[in-house]
Amino acid sequence: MPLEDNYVQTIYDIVAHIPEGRVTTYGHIARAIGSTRASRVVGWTLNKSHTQATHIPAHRVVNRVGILTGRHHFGTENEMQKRLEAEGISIKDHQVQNFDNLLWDPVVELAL
DNA sequence: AGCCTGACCTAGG
DNA sequence: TCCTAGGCCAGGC
Repeated sequence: MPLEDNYVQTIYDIVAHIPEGRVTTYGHIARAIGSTRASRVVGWTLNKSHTQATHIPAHRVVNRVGILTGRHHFGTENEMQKRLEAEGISIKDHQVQNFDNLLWDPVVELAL
């Protein structure tokens, strides 16, 4: 199923709703915008998120097993990890610990 | 004008 | 359960 025309804004909107100290995944966001297999596009969109006027907490988005695959896009190597740790999340070997309990599912939380 | 690639994931064999 | 193929969109070459 193809994405809506304004999917970029929708993605930013969802990411902006992730609470501090919680994380979600590219796949969950893709499902929330109605296209289960568009997770790759979600990553592409977040890559451009720094151009947005409003702050997008893209560091709260990790891959499906909790690994910080986007860490190379935050300026310095450990910037993403630092931001998450500042919110109380512990990370080991670039992977979020206690991932299952920290996962924030937009489909459930936003009742989509 | 294609072809390749990327912050990824699911479906089907 | 493991593995492959394919999907989804935009940009660079």
